Amino acid sequence: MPEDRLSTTLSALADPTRRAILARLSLGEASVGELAEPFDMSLPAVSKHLKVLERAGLISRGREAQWRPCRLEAAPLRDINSWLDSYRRFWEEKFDRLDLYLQELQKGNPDAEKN
Amino acid sequence: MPEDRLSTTLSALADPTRRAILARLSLGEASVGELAEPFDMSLPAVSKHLKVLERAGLISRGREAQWRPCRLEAAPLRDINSWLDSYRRFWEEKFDRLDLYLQELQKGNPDAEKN
DNA sequence: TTTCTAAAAAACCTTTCAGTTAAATAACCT
DNA sequence: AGGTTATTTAACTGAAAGGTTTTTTAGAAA
Repeated sequence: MPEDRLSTTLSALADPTRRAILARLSLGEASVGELAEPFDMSLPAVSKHLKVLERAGLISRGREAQWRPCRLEAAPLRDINSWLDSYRRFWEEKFDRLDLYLQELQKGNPDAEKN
Repeated sequence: MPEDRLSTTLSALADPTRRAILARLSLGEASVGELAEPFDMSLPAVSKHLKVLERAGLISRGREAQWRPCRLEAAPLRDINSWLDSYRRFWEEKFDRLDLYLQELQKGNPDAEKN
């Protein structure tokens, strides 16, 4: 049971429907019906997705007559970004000389000494 | 069935055990046994976690005698980072004047005009 | 060959997840 | 009040997730 914030956020995002909903909300508030419209899916299904996003803090909801407008809340995304920071160096090709050397050795590259 | 890369990656990361494994691997290669050691969990369970990480492209495995050393592969993390880019502006408080204005209006702030 | 160690695969179990349809709420509009 | 619209809740289903124990596989070392 992933009760930690990061797990909750990541698993909320690990669904294409929910990410599409967030993308839509990045353009501005929308009601449940508006959000559901693009999907070939029942309305209760979308409502559940919204509940998951809300529990993850990724959206918040207002009340306006019979509509419950949703809006994007980006704070959890920032947290993911922070978590990613620890790994940024691994994809930014900013490996230092030793790392490169070890990499070449592992490939069995006979020119490894050149580095 | 989340067959898209991003969903696969995010759901692989949505588990604290798997994130801990990645954190360990960010320090260098490790065997399955070494990776399993910190967890109060059977070895096959860890082996399954590794398979999930491997399917997501987050680790790769070599063969060295009877050990199968794992190493971190950061490319999928970079992809998540790219995806996050679309939302960066939402948490970076770099809202432009119009956004601020709309925000204030929504709060019913009577000083909204000042912006 | 036997034996030990590292890891994976198989079979199973329980819980969670994503969807469904049908019923309940809630607020608006006559 | 009665009806329409927007959304949620309830009850159910099938599939996937995450764990277990037991059995195989593969290589090292006797």
